[in-house]
Amino acid sequence: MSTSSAGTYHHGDLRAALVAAARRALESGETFSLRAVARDVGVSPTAPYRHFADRDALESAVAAEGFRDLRALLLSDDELPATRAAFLEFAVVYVDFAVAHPSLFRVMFGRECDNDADERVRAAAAVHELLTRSTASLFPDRDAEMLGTGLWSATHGLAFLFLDGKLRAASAEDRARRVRATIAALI
Amino acid sequence: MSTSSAGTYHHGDLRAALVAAARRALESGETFSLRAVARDVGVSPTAPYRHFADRDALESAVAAEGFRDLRALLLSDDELPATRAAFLEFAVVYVDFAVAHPSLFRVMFGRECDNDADERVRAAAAVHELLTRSTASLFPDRDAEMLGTGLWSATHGLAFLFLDGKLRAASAEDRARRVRATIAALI
DNA sequence: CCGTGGTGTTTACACTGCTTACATCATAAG
DNA sequence: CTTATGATGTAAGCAGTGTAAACACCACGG
Repeated sequence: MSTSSAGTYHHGDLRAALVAAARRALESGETFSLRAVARDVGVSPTAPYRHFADRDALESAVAAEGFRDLRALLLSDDELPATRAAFLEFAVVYVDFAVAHPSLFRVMFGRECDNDADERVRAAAAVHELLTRSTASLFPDRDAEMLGTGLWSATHGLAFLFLDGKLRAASAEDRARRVRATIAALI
Repeated sequence: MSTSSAGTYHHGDLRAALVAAARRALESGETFSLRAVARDVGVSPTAPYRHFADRDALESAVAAEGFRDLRALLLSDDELPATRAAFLEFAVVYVDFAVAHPSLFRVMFGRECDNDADERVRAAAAVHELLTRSTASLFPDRDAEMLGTGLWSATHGLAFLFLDGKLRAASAEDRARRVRATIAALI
């Protein structure tokens, strides 16, 4: 095989394959089952337990990947947003991610966070830190911290409200416009 | 029996009992199972299907009850918030509800919304309408709509961030203070 | 008094997460 | 080259779940 990871014994890189399959299932369907994922990868139903203690552990791994992807997306343009306009785009990217990957986003944020899932916690903290740092550098006023968490909360809330259909938009561009306007109204 | 509802045939009011049991399970545990709920009420495992097409249908009923409770809480003090300070308390109540009933809140907002669950959709819309109306009456400026959705989003996002442990508070009063400060920073 | 239809039961099936015991096989020591 | 070893995947099975039929009950209207 030509898997990038150091080829392990039997499968190549089962762990990564399982995460990928779980994520694929999540993105296209609704729920994902350990057995279906194993079947999808072509492996016995209990093989995943060599790599994940739990079904939740696999889910946490998927969530962690989601956090890393989101962070990469937020950082894709350039460095931290230096202007308020750039911060608006930040929010747009955040909401777009949620709408583009609804089930993944729900797994990332909509579940109880098990504090022992280290990988996940660290990946989530990385996103958290990114947002906090960018708002802090943008608004170095007295109540910068509160404004920062407020804008982050607003962005996060916007994502959920669009996901749940409480807010609606005709198109992606329309949605982006509304996100910008909403965040701008708060600044 | 002395159930308030018009006593139906065998059980009194199974539907309400099921919703109550499901909610009880949700509030104290994590997941709830149809069978466990049925067992809890003292009825056969398939009896719920006379009242709910699906497991999701029961969950939607629980969510709807949650929305009604949240709305009642928001309206408990008096009418709509007439001042900005009152609106801050609105946000505090919202976040408190989320933290006090984490699993219920997640069921209300953290799941895909099936648009055919009429009861749930209507109950959610009632809360939505309450928030929109209150912000609209408080901030009748040009971009009132955007400010309204922004504050609602921020409140909603705050609730989730506290739920997920991304934001932490030492006590309920500390949390309330931070919620007030955060929302105030946006106005 | 008896049918009828709403209500709950029985039985059964396919599926899930998970445990325990077992088979395989790449690697490293002899 | 052989062989012990430990990581990796398998086989078999248990308890619990959601769901679908077919069936039993029983308050109510005729």
